[in-house]
Amino acid sequence: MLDRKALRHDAETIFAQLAARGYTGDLQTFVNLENKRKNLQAEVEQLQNTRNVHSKAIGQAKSKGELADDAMIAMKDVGEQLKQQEKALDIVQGELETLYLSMPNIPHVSVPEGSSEDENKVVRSWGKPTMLDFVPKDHVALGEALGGMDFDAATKISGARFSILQGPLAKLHRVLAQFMLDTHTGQHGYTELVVPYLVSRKSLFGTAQLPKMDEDIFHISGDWDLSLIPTGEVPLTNLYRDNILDTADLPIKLVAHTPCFRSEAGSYGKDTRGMIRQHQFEKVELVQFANPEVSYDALESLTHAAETILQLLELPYQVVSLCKGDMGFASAKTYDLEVWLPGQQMYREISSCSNFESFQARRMQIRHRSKQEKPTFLHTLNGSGLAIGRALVAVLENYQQADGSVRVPSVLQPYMDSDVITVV
RNA sequence: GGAGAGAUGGCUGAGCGGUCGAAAGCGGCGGUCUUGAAAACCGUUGAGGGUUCAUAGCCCUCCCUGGGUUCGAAUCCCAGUCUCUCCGCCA
Repeated sequence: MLDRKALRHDAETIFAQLAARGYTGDLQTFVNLENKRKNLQAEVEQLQNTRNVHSKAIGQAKSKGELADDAMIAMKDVGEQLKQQEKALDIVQGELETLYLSMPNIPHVSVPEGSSEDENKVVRSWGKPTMLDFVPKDHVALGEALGGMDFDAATKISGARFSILQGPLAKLHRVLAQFMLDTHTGQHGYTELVVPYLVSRKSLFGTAQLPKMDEDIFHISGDWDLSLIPTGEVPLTNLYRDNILDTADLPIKLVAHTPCFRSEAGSYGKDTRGMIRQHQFEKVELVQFANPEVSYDALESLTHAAETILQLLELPYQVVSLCKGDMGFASAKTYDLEVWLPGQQMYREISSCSNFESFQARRMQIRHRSKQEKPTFLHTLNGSGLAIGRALVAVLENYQQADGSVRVPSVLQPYMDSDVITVV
């Protein structure tokens, strides 16, 4: 949610900034609604003031034992008027609220112009695309040949877009998560949490998954107002909802390994093969609560933390700054990390790191304060560090050998107790 | 599933329908004392909104949420949400 005061003061500029990222809302509609609100609110507050003043006078008269019948009769009328005007104000406030909730975040000045992913900018790359002296297989072919990846059985159990891992591949999956958690807690100063995977609608509103992404979320049925988390960001960021944190305690850095559930409603026919896009996947999520003054430094450090994992795994990748038109609704700036996949001969997203500035904090009422200063909204950030299923895909495809076996990245060897994965 | 208790400021916790935005304590901040610190003492300290150049005034709202009663509600009534305790069931 944007800052209402700022919007009112300079609606024209902000609407232009939003238009640059594809927002189509109408400035005049907003201005008209705000004027209506302003007038109604002034009337209501005037009536409330009248009521307060007279009620107080009645109270004082009564305590002296005087009669105040005339005043009481006159106030009855004020009460009726007030009720009507309050109702009218409520309606306008509701319309405004809906409008505010539908407005995306303002892109940071450093975000590239552009309307689609074609205009995203590569800001740096690490490593060279893996060159193999044989025709590389993709992870599906590798997995099935190795005998530890089964899509048909998963379809039998649950349907499309699920998978089953077995044996060494299941272990590799587990080990990747553990390696990531160990690195972020041990080297990057993140605190590890285990969090709920079912969350309330209020939490989904807080991080702005709702109302926009409703159809992408699995809401559980029955007498429960709960949904499966589409990302660990939701429980982690909502942890401090309605809190006022001490500025001295910032930044607060959290990490959690969670499953994620997405209906992928808008992506029929996209990435239907393999583990790239599933209804259920796991992710190690990084979240930071940052002082607004340094939140862009925090974005760099969070992105670097995620990159570290790829570097330690020796996986080639590039960092992409998403253009205005391709960023998520709540983000002010986003870097995607894209890992090289020899099986697809292209870079694919494996992490997305964003600074939401105060957009989420305002929805969740997360503030910070130092000493006697007024509480102000802090900045929230998050990023995947990394998506585990996709990391597994990247390891398989980049470490494959001509005979179909897969070498184990050296940092994972202590976890795996072996240096190669071969046919079972 | 059965029975009961509760929800008040950063926290703990009082609060006869009318100077209650709310006692007290803790914490925070400022000060006195001290070589320094602690202790003690004194003072100060809720949030949001409207109007405004203003973090100046003035005004409004907020005691879980939503309704209701009333001239007037933290206080009374109704509905809901959440939390806690005990019993049962259970990973």
